Formats: sequence, structure tokens, C-alpha cells
Amino acid sequence: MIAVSKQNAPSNKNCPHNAAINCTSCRLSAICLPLALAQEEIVQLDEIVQRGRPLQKGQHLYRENDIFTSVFAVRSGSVKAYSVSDSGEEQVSGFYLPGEIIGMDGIGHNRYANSAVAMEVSAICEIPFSNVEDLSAKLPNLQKHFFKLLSQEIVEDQRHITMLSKHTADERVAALLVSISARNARRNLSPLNFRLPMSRTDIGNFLGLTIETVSRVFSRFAKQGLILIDKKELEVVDIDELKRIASLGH
Amino acid sequence: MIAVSKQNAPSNKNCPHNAAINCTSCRLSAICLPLALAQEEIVQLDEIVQRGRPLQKGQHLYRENDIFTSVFAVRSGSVKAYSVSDSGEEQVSGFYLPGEIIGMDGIGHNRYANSAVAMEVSAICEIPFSNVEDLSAKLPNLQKHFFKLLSQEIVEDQRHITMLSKHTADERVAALLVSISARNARRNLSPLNFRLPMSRTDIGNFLGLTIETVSRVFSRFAKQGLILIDKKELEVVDIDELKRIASLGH
DNA sequence: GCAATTAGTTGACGTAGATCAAAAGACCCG
DNA sequence: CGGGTCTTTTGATCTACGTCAACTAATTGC
Repeated sequence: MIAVSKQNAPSNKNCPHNAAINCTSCRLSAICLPLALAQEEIVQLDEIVQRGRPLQKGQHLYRENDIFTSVFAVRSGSVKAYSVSDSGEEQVSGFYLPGEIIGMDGIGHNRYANSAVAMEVSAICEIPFSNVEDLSAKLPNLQKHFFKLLSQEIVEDQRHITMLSKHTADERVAALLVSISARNARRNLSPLNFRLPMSRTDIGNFLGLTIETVSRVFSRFAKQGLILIDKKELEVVDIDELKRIASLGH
Repeated sequence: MIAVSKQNAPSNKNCPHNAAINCTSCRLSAICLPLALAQEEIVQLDEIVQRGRPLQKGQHLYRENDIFTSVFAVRSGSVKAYSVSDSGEEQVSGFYLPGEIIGMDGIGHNRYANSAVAMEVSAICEIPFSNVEDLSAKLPNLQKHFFKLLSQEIVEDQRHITMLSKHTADERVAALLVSISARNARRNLSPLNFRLPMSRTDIGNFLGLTIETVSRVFSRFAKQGLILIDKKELEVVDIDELKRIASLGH
């Protein structure tokens, strides 16, 4: 299921990492663009969006404390955001899938608060934020859209806080699987069959659990017939039960 | 939501809850307004800010799921934001002190994601967000300021996520005390002598701990000579040691 | 193609903090 | 002022998850 692109330059409309594309024709625009934006407005936005060559697994979009310049839209692949504490420990703050926007944590202090690294070969759109600010003054819908994006990330983070402070290991893992499933559905991918792009270590780190606990929960879910898991390939067998577990208060 | 209306109570410049005040003269403006805003721009902002009569302890600014209309600046007192999960449990998502802005979680889905309640008698400025959007299109500094505010809240929440997922009870409590101390300093209040506006239950809930654990940590800190605590009155004796504890990775 | 490294699984055991329990202050309010 | 309620403290016990350890299976590199 991994469509790892072997080619590195020639333009090819069928390649998911293809750079020769624009917002108007991008099938993810429904996710990352404001629905309210008129065709002509999209063209204006399109002009400021920069599309680079695909990032390889392990390559960074930016690093914690770099000067903030842009936010990024994931076009294909997946990205992990993380920060490193004084004591040198890594904290994974989020996973970003196609259509999602990363880097907005940098706006507040003009420096990125996290590092962002590709978890697999990924195509990324770079959106210089000063251009967004300028254009937002002219396009009320665009301004509104970015306010919404930022606010939604706050709500997301707060949900995650609740997850960490009130939910058991089972509930956290179930919630992550349900979240990825729902996000895949939104992108018209299978919500029941997908590849987890992140390692067990990253999952544990994100969920505030050790790798051993994550592994045990997966094994238990598999034994209970909720999922089939082979390394990173996942089949969700009983999504309703996963949802039920995810929404339990403990 | 409470009806926060412009009122014409007798002007009394000395009362901390006084409503007859404007942004220009408000001694908190350095905290809640963009420094870059010109005098004349502040006047324009001032016109959309509504100042209501003080809220009593326990009164709500808004409730989870109410239609989003405004963000609010705390002028005096203190406010707690919290949400209630499916299972009926409360999750405290933040404490807001004078100069801080609350309610931005509502922008994303046009409904507040949290409830906000006064923890003591508090004066609040209501800022209708549609006016902010309109004015932001004209005042680039204002737009920038709100982008920053939203982004900073994201960074705050992510710090809190790290706190919950990587830090011990001692470290969490120390970090909260250091945070309140720093925020008091910023408002030119004593950073070493203050009253905790929230209950032990709220502290525990916010930090992902039980009330018993919070109580024990306070007792331990007191025994170690780091703080003096009498009910809600707190004296910080050794701020450096608290900072050290707060920044430990465990 | 075969050692070397890394990622994941599983088991045995330890511990930070939850839970349960009881009591002592505060703080109402009639 | 005195009885009821709520908050906080402190102690005794329990448990979910972390830690440590041993092993297997992928992946990488030469």
C-alpha cells in the first residue's frame, strides 16, 4: 500500500507526490482550503503556495527554534511534529496527514516551537505566512479560514490534554486509531485498512505511554478481535467497539 | 451567556473591577493589546470592546456548545475554562488571569469548546469576534496580534501536554506555581506572595492528578521549605528550587 | 548474503499515584 | 451559635503502567 515514488524530478500528473499541480486541481483542497473561497480567490492563494520536491523519510521541514516563515500543507505522505525538552527527551506533539496544516505554532513567537520531520516520502506545500497575512487583509474568507485553523488546533490539543489526563492506555490507543481512521475517511481512503506511518515509539510518545504498553494494547486488541495488525499494516475489524472504548471516561 | 452590556455605573478609577475605563487607560493593555498598535488604532479597538458589570464567583461567561460570538479579556479576578466529557467528568483546560484572553477555542466551529466560569468576583471585557475580523482587515497589526494570540495558546497547550505526559506530580505542581508566579510578575503583582484563586480539586483536575496527590505535594513542598501555604494563601520561599523541579525531565 | 543494528513483542517485577477511609477545619445558614 | 455541608489533609492499601530483561524479526550496511 505504500506508493513510494521512485522518480525524483519529471512531472507526472498521476504521481501522488507530484509537484506540478495547483490548489484548484488538488483533490485535497476541500480539506485544507476554506470552502467559502471563490474560484478567483483560490487562484490568488495558489500564487503564493510553493511546491517543492518530495521530502524523503527523516528529512525535516523545519526545526524547533528556526525562524518562522511559513506554514505547510501535507499533500502526500505524513509528518511528525515534536519538541525536545531541556532534559533531552522528545515529545511528539502531533501527526499530520495529507490535507492538514503544520507549523502554526511558530506564529506566536516568530520561531517554530516544534521540529517537523517526514515519516515517509512526502510532498509538502509551503505557504509563506507573511503572504497569508497580506492576502488575508484582502480576502476576508482567507482570514477567517486561518483563524479557524488555529482555533481548531487549540481544540485538538485540548482534547489531547483530556486524553492524557483522564484516559487509560486502552482508551488512548483506541482514540488514536479512530482518529486516523476518520482522517483517512475524510480523504476518501479506506477507514478500515491502512498503514500506520509512525513507529510504536512515536505512538507511545504521543500518547504518553511506553512502547511496551503500546505493544501490549495492540496485542490485546488483536486478541479481542478488534483489529488485525501486522507490523504497521492495520485492519480495523470492529470500529464501533474501538469508538466505544475511545470515548469511555475511566 | 451572561448579558455583558455597557453600563453607566459611577466612574471610580480606583476600583479594580471598575467598568468605566478604556483600553488606552487600562494598565493591562500592555498584556492584552498588541504593542505595535498605534494610539489611534487602540481607539478603534476600544469602540468594539464591551465592559460589563463584574461577574460573581461561579457565574459563567459562556458555556460549552454555546454559539461563539466573542472572546473575552479578563480585567480583574480570574476565570476557569473547563469542558465536560461524555462520561460526565470535568476537565479543566486552563486558568485565566488579568490581561489574558479566553474563548478563542470557539472560533473553529462557531461554538465554544469549553465553559468559562469566574473563580472569584471578576471584571471582564467582551470583544465581539466578528468586529475583530472586520477591524483586522483594516488594521494589519490587529490581525497579526490575534494570529499570535491563537498560536501562543497552541504552544501553551502543547507545553501542558508535555507536562501531563512526561512529568511527575511534584514537577507539575511546581510548574503551575512558577507559571502563576511569572504571570503575576508580568502584571506587577508580587511573584512570591499571592492567593491561589482555584480549589485543590481544580488544580488536580488541570494537572491530571487527584486532589489527594495535590494536597500531599503542597504539604511536602511546605515541609521542604519551598513554600508557605495556608489554605489558598501562598508564599513562595524558594522560587529557584521550584523552577528547577518544574524543569526536570523525569 | 551475513553480521550488525534497530524495531517490536512478551514476561516478571516495582512504583507513583489512584483509591478508599477517616477525621479536622472552614463556611455556610437558619 | 450550632448543626450541616464542603474542602482539605493525612494515612493505608491497591493497581495500571513503567522498568528491566530476554528474545524475535526486520532492516541496514558492507
